Amino acid sequence: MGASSVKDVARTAGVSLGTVSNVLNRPDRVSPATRAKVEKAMRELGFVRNESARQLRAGTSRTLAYVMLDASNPFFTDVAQGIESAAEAVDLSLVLCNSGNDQRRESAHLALLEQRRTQGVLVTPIDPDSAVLDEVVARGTPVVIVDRTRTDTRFCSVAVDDVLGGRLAVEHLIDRGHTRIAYIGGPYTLGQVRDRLAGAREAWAAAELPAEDLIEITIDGLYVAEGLEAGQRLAGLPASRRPTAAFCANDLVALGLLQQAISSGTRVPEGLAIVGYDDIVFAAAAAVPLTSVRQPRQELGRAAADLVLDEATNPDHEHSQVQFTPELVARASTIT
Amino acid sequence: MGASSVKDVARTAGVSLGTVSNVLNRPDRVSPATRAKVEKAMRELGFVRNESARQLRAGTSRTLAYVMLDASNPFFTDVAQGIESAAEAVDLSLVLCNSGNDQRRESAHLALLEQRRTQGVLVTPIDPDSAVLDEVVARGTPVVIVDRTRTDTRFCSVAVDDVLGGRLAVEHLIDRGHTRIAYIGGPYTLGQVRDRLAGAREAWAAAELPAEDLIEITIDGLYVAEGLEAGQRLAGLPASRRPTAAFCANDLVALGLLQQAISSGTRVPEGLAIVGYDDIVFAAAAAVPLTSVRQPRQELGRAAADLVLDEATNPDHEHSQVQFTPELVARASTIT
DNA sequence: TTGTAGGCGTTATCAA
DNA sequence: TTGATAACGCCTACAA
Repeated sequence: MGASSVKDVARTAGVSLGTVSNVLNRPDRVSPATRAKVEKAMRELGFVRNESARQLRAGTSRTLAYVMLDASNPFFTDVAQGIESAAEAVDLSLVLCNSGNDQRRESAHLALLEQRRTQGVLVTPIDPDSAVLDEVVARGTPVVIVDRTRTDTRFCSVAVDDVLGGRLAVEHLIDRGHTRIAYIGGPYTLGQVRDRLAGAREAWAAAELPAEDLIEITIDGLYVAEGLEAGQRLAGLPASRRPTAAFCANDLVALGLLQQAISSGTRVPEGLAIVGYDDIVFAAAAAVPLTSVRQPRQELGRAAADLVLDEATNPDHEHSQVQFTPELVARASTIT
Repeated sequence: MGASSVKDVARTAGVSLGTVSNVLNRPDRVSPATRAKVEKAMRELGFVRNESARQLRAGTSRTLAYVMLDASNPFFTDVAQGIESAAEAVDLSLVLCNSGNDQRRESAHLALLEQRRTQGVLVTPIDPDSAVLDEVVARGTPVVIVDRTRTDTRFCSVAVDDVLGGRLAVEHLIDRGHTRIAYIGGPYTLGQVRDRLAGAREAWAAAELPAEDLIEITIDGLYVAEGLEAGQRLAGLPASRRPTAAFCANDLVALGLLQQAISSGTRVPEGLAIVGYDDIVFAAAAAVPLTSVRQPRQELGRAAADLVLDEATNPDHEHSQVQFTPELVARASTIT
């Protein structure tokens, strides 16, 4: 058991191998009686199609894969959901891989996906400009970059305008009357961290506010713990330099900051207004609901899936860089 | 390109097919010169091993899979991380599938994993007693049930003692002086929802408190939105019946409840104490840090991976039902 | 409608 | 050390 093949089924059913295959693939060409016999044999033997053999013959698989940067960030699981819905629509299955911000694991996953002849690979890479990605494509696996952009245009990518997002966040704070704010993000190897800051600066400059009043707090990663720690650094600033608002590079950081602020007795937003980024489900559910820059997460995933499918099936495919527009969702963390 | 085989490599390198295979699998048996030639040809052709063919020949794959119940619940991504670390240790790769609480998708994933001859499948099933699981095992794929238990012992499973967890939560509330509390959970088709309530009742009975003061609020699923809604129902109760504390079946629900309480002006824990379950990262990071029953998430995953590996490789494997012990983590949502 | 043969890419065995 | 060959399980022509 566990290892019976069409041949075995044919033998027990007393038919030829071709007939079994027909039952599997073109049931209409088989007489109901034989079909019943064959199906009975399959059940008895616990027959399971061997996908490797099918694929070997077909040359291609029926699965898509998404290599996530951080499976524990709800943002990425929402993106994955969008991908899944698109994949389901065309009857492909989706496999999730998690690189967990580890270059080695990312490479290992990509290598295996190539070897499996995965139809298409979506990836939020640690480094979107990494040569590894070029090699994968050069060897024939369609790759679409999700929530990141490359400096060149040799890939399809789907991203959100992070400069605009940064601008929206800071314009909102300026509108609320803030004239000294912090930008909390890092590491600066991340494109989004840079872009969101760039947007913040644009808004700041447009309002003719002095550059030194946009204070950069650099952290080591976009995690809750880093936000907590940043809050302590903020609290340590002399009152004259202490910002009245903070724009965090993502919601995890913002939630950490929020927690630190409240637990140290700072009222939000009166003592410190906070804007996050991503609008994950926990942002709205925070005890002081978080103002955040929303990215169309599911759409992001869907669009990426569509692109990779086009790349995989359309010979005239041309790379395109899709950019979505973020949107500010104002909540209690900035509005009294 | 994208489709060159060992044969092609052999041709371009001017060696035999067997030599190429040796370069791949037993490089020491090949002279450095030929090896270099072959490797050069591989690079030129963009050769990628065909995993399907390998697997067809080998009869078995080098991957484990985890079929998650809800990829957007951080609890399950943490479990997945535990599995991944165990898989990595034995050089297996892990693929994640998400059933998203959908029976059809769960079945589809399981079917595909069988067809791929996946070494072992871990699953948090929608219905642990479903016959589908028996069939998968009967056909030869090792299956371990994660964070659920079955009524029979024909499976390995890894779970946490939910009755104890429920008891711990409610004992804690009783210790804090509460004599009227709510249990918020549902649907009751979920074993954990039932077990945690059972534990709650045990504690309640042991303290000789009247059964009617343990109020059950039934919700449709363990999501943030349901917690919010439950909060409104709680607020709607006449003051004489309104509980002073709530034990929620998981943290998502607790976070929703917390948000509703605070936004409606109820102080936590003074007006309403809250205990959650799972101790996800957002529990500690909530603006009122949440008291929660911690499950050893990563260990859960690791143990499950170990069991499935044993089942896959050890002919003398015997099923075992591992049960972990939960632990109460007291935080500000219950402690003044 | 049913049966037969060839080949997908890889690996291991055996012979040179 | 290298080269030829068979086999893994499936599917699709093609022949009966």
